[in-house]
Amino acid sequence: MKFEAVTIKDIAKALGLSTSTVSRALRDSYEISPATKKQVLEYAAEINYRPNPIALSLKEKRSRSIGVIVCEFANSFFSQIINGIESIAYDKGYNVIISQSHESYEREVIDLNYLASRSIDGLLISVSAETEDLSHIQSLHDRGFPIVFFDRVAETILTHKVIVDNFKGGYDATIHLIDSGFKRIANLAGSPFLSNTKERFDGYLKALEERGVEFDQDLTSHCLHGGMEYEEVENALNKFMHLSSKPDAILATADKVTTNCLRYFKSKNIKVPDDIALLGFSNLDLTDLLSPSLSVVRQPAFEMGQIATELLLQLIESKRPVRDFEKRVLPLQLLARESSIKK
Amino acid sequence: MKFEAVTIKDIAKALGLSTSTVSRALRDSYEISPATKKQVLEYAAEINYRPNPIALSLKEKRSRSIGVIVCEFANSFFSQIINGIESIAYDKGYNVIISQSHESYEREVIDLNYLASRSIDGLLISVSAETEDLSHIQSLHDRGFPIVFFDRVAETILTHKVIVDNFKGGYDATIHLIDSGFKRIANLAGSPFLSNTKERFDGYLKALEERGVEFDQDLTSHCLHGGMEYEEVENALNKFMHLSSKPDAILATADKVTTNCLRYFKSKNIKVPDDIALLGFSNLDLTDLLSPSLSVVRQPAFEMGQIATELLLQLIESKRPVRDFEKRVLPLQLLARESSIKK
DNA sequence: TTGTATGCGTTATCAG
DNA sequence: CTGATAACGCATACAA
Repeated sequence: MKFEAVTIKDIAKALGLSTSTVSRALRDSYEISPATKKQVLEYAAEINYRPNPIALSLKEKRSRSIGVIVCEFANSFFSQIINGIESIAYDKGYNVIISQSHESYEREVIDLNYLASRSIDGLLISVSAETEDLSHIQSLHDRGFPIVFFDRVAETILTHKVIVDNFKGGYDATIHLIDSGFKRIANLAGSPFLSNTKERFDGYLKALEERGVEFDQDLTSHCLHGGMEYEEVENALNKFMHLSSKPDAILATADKVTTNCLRYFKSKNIKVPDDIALLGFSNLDLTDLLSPSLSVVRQPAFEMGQIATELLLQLIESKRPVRDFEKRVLPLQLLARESSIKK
Repeated sequence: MKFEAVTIKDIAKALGLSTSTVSRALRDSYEISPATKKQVLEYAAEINYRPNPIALSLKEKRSRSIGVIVCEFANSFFSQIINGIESIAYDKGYNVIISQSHESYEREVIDLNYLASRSIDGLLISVSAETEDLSHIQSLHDRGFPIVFFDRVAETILTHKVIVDNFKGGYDATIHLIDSGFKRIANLAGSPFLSNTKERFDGYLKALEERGVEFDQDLTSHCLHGGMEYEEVENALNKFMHLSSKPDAILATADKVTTNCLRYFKSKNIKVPDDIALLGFSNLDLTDLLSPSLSVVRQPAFEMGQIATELLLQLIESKRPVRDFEKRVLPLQLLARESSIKK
């Protein structure tokens, strides 16, 4: 009782034709007589014939599917991106295979090897928070494999990148807090390995400088795993809250950091925004519900997925040389709510 | 500058060997001399050879990957299940290909066809809320393809199923509400096509009966899309709230329904649990944050994914005949909080 | 208009 | 110990 698929050969045998005739009839080739075509198509439909894409891939050296690696698709930001990716890919007849790195470098390497070992035509990747060594991606790129980065990019690898304006995001958020009357703004950031983190931080610094607010090293902390682990956020916030001169606002520059901040405040019974203001990067649908007074920096995730996919398909279909790669920078959206207006 | 993979042939040519020798050396066959082995392995490592899984699949008629179809992986419940699936699958050397139906019957059929034709060795599926006609799955099953259902199962298709004890979940939740002093308990359910829904509802009925609480048809409503669309929930709740005799508690028997209930109450400024009690099915990590006083029915998602995968791999590797299929029923967990204790 | 032969990358089955 | 050949399912150049 094993599952046996029906092949062109079966059709050929049943109809007393050759496999090539059947193949051509199925592809509606002009060289086949209408009568034969009809016969073949009808029989194929009857026995529910489906071409074997594995055989096709082997022959055509392409699978019409693209691989995606993200840290975690339970994360709203990434699931929105994936929806964007799928919207374009399906439209163009490509399938999408998704892997999660769970922010683990090791897992990322495994995923990459599986995907890249030729079952996919190209790769969309947002590197894990842990990833420092990029040689696994670099070597693939060196061999001419189409890769597009999104959100978390590897600056040193020269291919298309789709990112948000992280600098401006950090800058705008900080300016907003300062102009709302906050003076001691702590910066709680994600993984130190990600360029995103650095750029957002630079925006923060620039804003402080521009408004003449003194920078305090004690008001800065990183979360190695991008805030995935609650303890990272807890430790950082504990540090802040025990300073002799506590912060009056927190800028959380990564999605997971933001929700874990809320969790911390809830558990410590610290009220946002009464006891402390919080402005966080987040793409969670539920931020309104979580804390209606939380100001939020939101990223154009769906659009990001779409653009990255378009670029990748261009690479795959070689409508462009790989060399003149692009860096698309999308704007972020600051949704200010009462939280960050000092009374 | 096209991406060209290195094959066994390349190695053979470079080393002046035959492809079969190289193949055997790579697989560490006993018939190959240590010297040749060493030579081949070293060269393979040097040029970073990776076997082409497409060719392997074609030859072996198996891909060592399994397909998964869920409605939405942004949904915590399903992402937890997928983590359970991956934990087992990776362990046993299988890869996992995930598709989302977005609760659309049409999308489910497309996904199914893609996966099945892409030579996955087996399928794990939780049917979409919209799915009524099961013939696409039935025909695959009829042809002997290994399928295991989880969570949302098709009763008529005779294969392994992994579910939770929905009846008991509905029953326990209702009993808890009644025993906490609530009298008019509305039941807001998910898709009417899912057996889950019916079972949870039956549990609700049974509890009412057992405690001698009268059943009121007006206190019952369904969400066709499983609560995915906010409007469905909104309409249902509007109906409830405009009854001459309003409910004093709501039992939300689907994840999305639960969060959309919270959204509704927030938007209408109705306080839980002061104005109305809410007890919901939910696997969201953030339920505590969303509403710390919300009692919750939680499903053992990770475990469910693991069990389903184990059963599927047994089917695939034919350690069991397909006929004596199992129905594994896992217990649900009721996390009661202050919400559902009437003052 | 249809059939035959070949190759995609790999391994298994024969021969040597 | 190693090499040649066939086969997996399909499409296509070439023959007929």
